[in-house]
Amino acid sequence: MTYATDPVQSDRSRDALTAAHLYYLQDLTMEAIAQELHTSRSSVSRLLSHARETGLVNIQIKSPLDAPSHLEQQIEARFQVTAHVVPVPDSASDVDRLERVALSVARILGQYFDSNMTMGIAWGSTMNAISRHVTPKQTHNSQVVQLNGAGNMRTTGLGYASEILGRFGTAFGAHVQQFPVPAFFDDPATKQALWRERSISRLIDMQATMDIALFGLGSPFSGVISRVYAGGYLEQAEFDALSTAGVVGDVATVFYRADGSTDGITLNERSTGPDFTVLRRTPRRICVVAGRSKLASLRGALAARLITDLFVDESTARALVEAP
Amino acid sequence: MTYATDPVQSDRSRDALTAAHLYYLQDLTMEAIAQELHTSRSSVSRLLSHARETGLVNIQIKSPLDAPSHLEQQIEARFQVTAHVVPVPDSASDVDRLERVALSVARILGQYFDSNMTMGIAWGSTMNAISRHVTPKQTHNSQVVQLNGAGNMRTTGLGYASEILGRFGTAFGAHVQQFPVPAFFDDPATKQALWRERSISRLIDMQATMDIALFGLGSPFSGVISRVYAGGYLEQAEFDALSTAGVVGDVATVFYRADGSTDGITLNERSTGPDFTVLRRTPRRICVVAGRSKLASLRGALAARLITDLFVDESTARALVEAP
DNA sequence: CGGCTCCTTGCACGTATGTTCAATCCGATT
DNA sequence: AATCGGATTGAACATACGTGCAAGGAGCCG
Repeated sequence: MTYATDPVQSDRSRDALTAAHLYYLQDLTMEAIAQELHTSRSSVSRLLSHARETGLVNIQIKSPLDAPSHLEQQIEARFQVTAHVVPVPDSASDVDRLERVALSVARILGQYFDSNMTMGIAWGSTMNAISRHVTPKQTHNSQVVQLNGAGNMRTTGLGYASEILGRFGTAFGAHVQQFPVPAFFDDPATKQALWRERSISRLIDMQATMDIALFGLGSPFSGVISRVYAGGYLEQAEFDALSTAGVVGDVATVFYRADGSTDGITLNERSTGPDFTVLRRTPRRICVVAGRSKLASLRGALAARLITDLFVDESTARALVEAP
Repeated sequence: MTYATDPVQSDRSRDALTAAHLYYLQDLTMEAIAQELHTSRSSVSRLLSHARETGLVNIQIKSPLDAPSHLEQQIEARFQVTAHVVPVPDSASDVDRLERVALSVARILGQYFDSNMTMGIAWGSTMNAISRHVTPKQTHNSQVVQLNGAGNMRTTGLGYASEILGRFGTAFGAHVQQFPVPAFFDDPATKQALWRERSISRLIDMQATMDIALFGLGSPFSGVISRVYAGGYLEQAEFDALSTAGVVGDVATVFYRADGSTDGITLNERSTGPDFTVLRRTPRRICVVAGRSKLASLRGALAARLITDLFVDESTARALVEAP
């Protein structure tokens, strides 16, 4: 092996690969694998972890297509979205709920994203949780593009959002396209102007032609406050305006009402997220929701037809299919 | 759940599915899953086994495409086939070797076979070993068709071959097409006649249009005697004739020489396996080889261009790429 | 209704696996 | 050459897991 392909991790990865072969395809015990590889059992355990973490081993669960759960069928019938209900015990806390849904999504994501694709991603606590667990999958010529700005009066937002972006990017070996603008402009005219800049319009174009959008939901007026409202992005006056306008939630800092409408919500004109008419052209729009506090927001997003694929925890799913 | 889809195993499979979710997608411990499912940890362990065995959980190893092993690259370069080298320690016995290669193939097979496809399969010790381990995968409207007859002077062969066929069939939920003829006719004319029968020609047509062929190799003149030669299929005189004709192996009881040629091997006119010119039209032709005793036979099969995908144990692979 | 078998369950045990820790190796820096 | 920090290793320990077994059910005859 004097001319290995990747001098750095080639050895380790090659061992991990054979170990995975022996373990998952031939049912050998780690002890036995250790002997074949002339190393200790602990090292084999570590090799296998490594293999799983780097996406060398791919474990997927396949609903034998005939059997989406009862809940999933109901959701699909009523809202025309593909539903994935994540089993979570009713007793779980909201943080648990988020963590577990995020973990599931992170593991499945690779089945949707592939080479030559562009994925738009939002930011926020949901996206953050997912990003911390994405299972890597090597792709070529693919892009990860930020959907909305993350700056505010305190920071440029480049740290937080780009950390999330970056994790997706490295997991998929994709180019990362950051969106270096605030979440909301002070003056709509600035947005208009900037949108005409070639550097920015390039990004807007990518968003318009992306293959997948991945986002959580904001829910301004319910128990757990989304990052957008806690992080100093909005002033009290703006917040109140949303309230009087009847807003129930947002996707990438673009707001909507319970019936999915957005007309007359002036804040949207200053927001940097993609307009819903644009977003709706994206073939696959994956929405991740955890916790019943986001129920109203979810109903709105469904009404707005923003979602094609929904990941949701079990009890929220149950609540969703109960009377309006 | 009053109107479950499959009343029989619906409950068990549904539990197995959630258990798999919780275990593989959320990294819960079996103990924790047991609590959520209100059962004992042992039952969860069994549920998960069930999930794996029934193909509900799909574990696959992905060469990060850039890194096929050195050996695999060499084989691909020299013989224009996709190679899968199965790691097996050099110290392993030939039965071990076969068993381990077969296990690997059985686990991977589902990645090649899908709905609306037809797979032709041979019989013999290799195929038998594979059949005993195939991981199920549900498909629709797919067919498994026997490539060559299995009858001989002692039995109709329906038992042994159909057992193998059956295992593939049930694993994939495919229709099984048996081939109720002897391995070799006594008189070539009988074969010609029978081939014109509609019941048989229907089968021949299916073979001609199959999407995948799966077969092992026979090697008449080397250490381990293949089933064809041990099972009473050939008389001593026929065996000698093969020897003088320079035969080194067979695929589905059709024989070839070291250079891949078949002309003038009269036994082939009485054989029931598919003619190589027909076989070569099959888009994917998967050959499984274990043990260096099949090396000559493998070289011949490669020369005859019978193989598009090769599964082979490591040490045989090494021997293959060494001088002619 | 009883007795029969076959299947499923939870317990208990032994084995397999994950993880911590101290020792060691390696490469970089001085 | 010497020293340092970080990464890797195997031993030991603590868990987690698979499986034989006896007990309990569910169906099926007699």
